[in-house]
Order: sequence, then C-alpha cells, then structure tokens
Amino acid sequence: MDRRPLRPAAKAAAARRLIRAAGERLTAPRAAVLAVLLEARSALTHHEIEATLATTFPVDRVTVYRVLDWLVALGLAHRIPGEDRSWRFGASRAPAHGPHAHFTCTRCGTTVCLEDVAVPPAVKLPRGFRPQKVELTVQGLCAACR
Amino acid sequence: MDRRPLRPAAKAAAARRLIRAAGERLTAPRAAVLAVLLEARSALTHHEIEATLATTFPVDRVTVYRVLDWLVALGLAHRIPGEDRSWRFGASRAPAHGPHAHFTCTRCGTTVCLEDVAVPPAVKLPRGFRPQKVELTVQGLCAACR
DNA sequence: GAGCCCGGCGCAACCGGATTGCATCTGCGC
DNA sequence: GCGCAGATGCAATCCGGTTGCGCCGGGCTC
Ligand SMILES: [Mn+2]
Ligand SMILES: [Mn+2]
Ligand SMILES: [Zn+2]
Ligand SMILES: [Zn+2]
Repeated sequence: MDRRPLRPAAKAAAARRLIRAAGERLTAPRAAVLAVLLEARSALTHHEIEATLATTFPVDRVTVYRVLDWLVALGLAHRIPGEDRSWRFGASRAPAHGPHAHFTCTRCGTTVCLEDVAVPPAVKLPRGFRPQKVELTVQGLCAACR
Repeated sequence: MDRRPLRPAAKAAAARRLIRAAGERLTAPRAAVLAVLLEARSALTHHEIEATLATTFPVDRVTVYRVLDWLVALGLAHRIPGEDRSWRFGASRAPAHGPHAHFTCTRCGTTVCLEDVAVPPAVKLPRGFRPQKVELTVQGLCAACR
C-alpha cells in the first residue's frame, strides 16, 4: 500500500490549525496523529499509524487509540470497520463530512474513501425498525494488486 | 433478541440433508451448528451459537469456529462483520444466496438479513480497481429496542 | 514569565474474540 | 469390521483493543 505523505509540513500545520479551531487542547501526540491521517492516501489502521509515527515521533499505542477516539468524537476523523476485525481511520476533510462509501482491497487490505459514491439514503426495513446510518463497502482488488 | 427456534426437528433434518447434498462428511457438531443457524431468526455470533448448543449438545468452541469457517467456505452460511469486532453468521438459505443487505441494531446488536433490499450492483471506483463484492449495512434501532 | 491545575500521557496489566498445535477420535469408503 | 484421512477437544497463544493509575505539561491567571 502507498501511504507516502503529501506535503508533510503543510499537513502538520493544518493538523494544529484544526485542533485549535475546534477549541481543543493542542498536544504533540494529537497533532502528530492527525497529521498522519491528513497525509495518508488511504484509511489507516492503528498499527499503521503507530508505525508511521515510530520513525519521527513515537507515541504510546494507548495514546494513539485515545487520540483516535477523540478525533472521531470531534468529527475530525471517521472509523471504518474492516473485514479483519480491526478499524481503519480516515481524516474527515470537509467540516460536514457526509456519508460515503469505502473500498477495501481483499489482497492488501488498503481501504480508501469513495467520496463521490452516493450511499442509498433509505432502504426498506422490517416494520418498526428505525435506520440511523448506512454503511456501503465495496470489496475487490486495488489497482496495485490486480 | 428473539432467537426462538423454528421447528427444531425439521431444521435438524434439513441440516443433515444439506451437508450430505454437499458431499461432505456428516458429523454431529456440523449438523448441530448448521441446525442452530437454520433455526435462528437473526444472524448469530459465535458466542450465541455456542450458548444455544450448550444446553442440548455442547460443542467445543474451537470446533464451532472451525465448523463456521467450513460452512462459509461451502456456501451454506455467510459471515457478517460487525461493529463490535465479532462476526455474525447466518444460514444461506437459497442455493445461490445472492448479495443482500444487513441491519444491525446499535442497542442490542441483533443483526438480520434484509433479503429484499437491492444492493447497488456497481459503483464508480478509481481507475484500475476491480470490484468483487458489495456490502451494505444499515445501522439503527430494531423494533424491540425503539 | 512563574504557578497552578485539570486533563492528557505513558506504562503495565488486562480483556475477549479468534487462532494454532497436537494428540485422540471417528465417519465412511473399502 | 478395518483403516485412515480428516474432524474434534483441549491448552496455549495471538492480537486488536481497553482499563487503571501516577506523572506530566498545555494553557489560563496574575
Ligand atoms: Mn471514509
Ligand atoms: Mn445475510
Ligand atoms: Zn491491494
Ligand atoms: Zn435491538
């Protein structure tokens, strides 16, 4: 999987700006984790985030978990359940990051957001069921794995 | 969650018939696990299956895992990834059990197959990506939990 | 700039679903 | 019935994620 950073310095600054704008306490681990998500070309597992940070700014794995939870609660990131019983995290770029589909490669596990795929807003449910959220995931092979 | 059996004896016979028809070795744990799935009104976790069997025909939990894998590989059951990092299993009733959506209650965890909800057959993917399977999951509250 | 304090951090222990290794048992073809 | 490939049971292990707790430091107050 390709997760080369896109303009690391700019993303680090953007991360700090986003945290400040949210009125939250700015700490080095928070900025570092969010910067990694902003730089990434795909949604990352906890392990991938930790590994990316290891070379530049090691952060305790529990802290990474807690920062990710916090980012999700804040709406700055979203959590994507995976086939492999681990979660992947992606930055929520737009302020009101709407529902969107995801693609997961069955071979390498890479997961990307499909921002422009419309998720069916409503499906027919059994009587009395109330929908809250719709999740649409496409599985297949990514361009690199074909 | 309601998982009262639907005609247990008939389902047990159906389970044995399905395994025989598949040309596979018929063992007591296999028949018992498949019967539980056929009787269930919703998709069950490994734990729920084990608990259901405990009263009538206790099966080692590792065996349950292995039987479930085997049923999925055989196409007699399908595996639904859940929000809670556990899997749920449902019998695949039709021989060519097509793609269908699922509903998961965010309160009690009950997961049911929505056999009649059309899953979008094709979504626009990035260049070079090849789709294999589409998964559509609706989260919300079930009738009992509202 | 120094001090305070609450919330964030690191560390170690823990949890639970799932997997693996291996010896024993058994369904079923002969 | 026999034999054996393959299924089962048991114990140990793995691994993603969580919890408890003492220390630390970001940011407000003056
Ligand atoms: Mn996404
Ligand atoms: Mn189903
Ligand atoms: Zn791939
Ligand atoms: Zn419910």
